[in-house]
Amino acid sequence: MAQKNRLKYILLGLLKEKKQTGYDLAKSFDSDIGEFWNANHSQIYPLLKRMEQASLIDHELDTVGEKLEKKTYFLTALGQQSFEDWLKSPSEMGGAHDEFILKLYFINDARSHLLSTMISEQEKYHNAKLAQLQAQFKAKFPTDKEVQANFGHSLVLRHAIEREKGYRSWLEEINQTLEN
Amino acid sequence: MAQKNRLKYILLGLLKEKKQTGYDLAKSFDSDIGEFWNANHSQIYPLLKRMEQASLIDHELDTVGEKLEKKTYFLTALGQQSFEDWLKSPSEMGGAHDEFILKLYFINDARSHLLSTMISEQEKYHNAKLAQLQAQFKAKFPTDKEVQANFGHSLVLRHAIEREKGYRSWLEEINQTLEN
DNA sequence: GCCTCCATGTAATCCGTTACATGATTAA
DNA sequence: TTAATCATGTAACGGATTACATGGAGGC
Repeated sequence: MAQKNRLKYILLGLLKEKKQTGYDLAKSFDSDIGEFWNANHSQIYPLLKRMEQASLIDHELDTVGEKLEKKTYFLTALGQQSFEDWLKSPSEMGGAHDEFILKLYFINDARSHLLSTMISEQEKYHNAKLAQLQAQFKAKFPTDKEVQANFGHSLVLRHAIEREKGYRSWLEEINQTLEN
Repeated sequence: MAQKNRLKYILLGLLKEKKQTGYDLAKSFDSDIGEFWNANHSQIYPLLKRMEQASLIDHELDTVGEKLEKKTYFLTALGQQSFEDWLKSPSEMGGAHDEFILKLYFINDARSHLLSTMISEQEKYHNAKLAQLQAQFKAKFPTDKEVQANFGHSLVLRHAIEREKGYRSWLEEINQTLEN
């Protein structure tokens, strides 16, 4: 039914790194993770409540100054498990948001045994995608005549091809880093 | 008012190129434009109805075989105008879906006077973005020690940097094509 | 005293996906 | 005849944005 609820896993991942408030979580989308995902506090607060009801997280109440209360959330064992399971599951490809990159963000140990599987999964996908796009370009724009007739369309296809090339070389770079 | 309703403009753009049915429109997301946007028929049919009510499009009824009726949609003058206005408006940056690329897809004349403005708008944005990301990388990962401590995070940032570099060189490539 | 930031929430609305539902046409 | 494709819709639900709403803390 509908979407994947990746935000849930992002929040779990962020809370796994350190316990924090909904306000803190909302802020991380302004920097860091904001490069790949977005979420507002109006989406985060209700979700935290639902996650707590599902026993994925729990909170403690801290008081700032005289009256101001804040809820500092942290993972439960179930939340921890749920997050690990998500990391291990195959990533959805090509969606608007890149799930692989999202997972990568949370793998902070270069020696994680998850990496090689995830990366070869991605290489396979992006190599196939690149080949498919290049074939498509050749089929649709065999000569400059076709390019001139559908200029924008050709640029957009070329952009997709460059995107895949960039993705591939980035993956290769990671492999090289890992081999050392 | 939630999102931007870019799908409306995509449909207008596709219908401007040639009049077609909702079924045809839905199919274009499987190839071509599917690289950058997605939409199902269950989203398209109701939207076409709303667009017709708003006098952006109109349809004629064609009959296939004995009984099967299909609605072939086409732009009205208002729809044409609405589409042109969207093309001319500044593109939203950085969202999950790239609005500039979307617009480009519909600019099939390499001599369009819209191109230079749009491209320099993009260059400005992506240059600034790249500089910002590089500064961020230097601040967060000054030495290999920090990279090792937050490996995934560093890769994700590097990916964003590579993405911007790729974007920039693609834009430069377009400029060179245009100068000839 | 005032402004910015911290902190938490709800409501309305729209966007997008999946599933349900139906029936005609065409080619193997 | 039967499977794939053409063709059009609705319903349910979840995800995401914008706006509304409130109030404390801390610095100048």
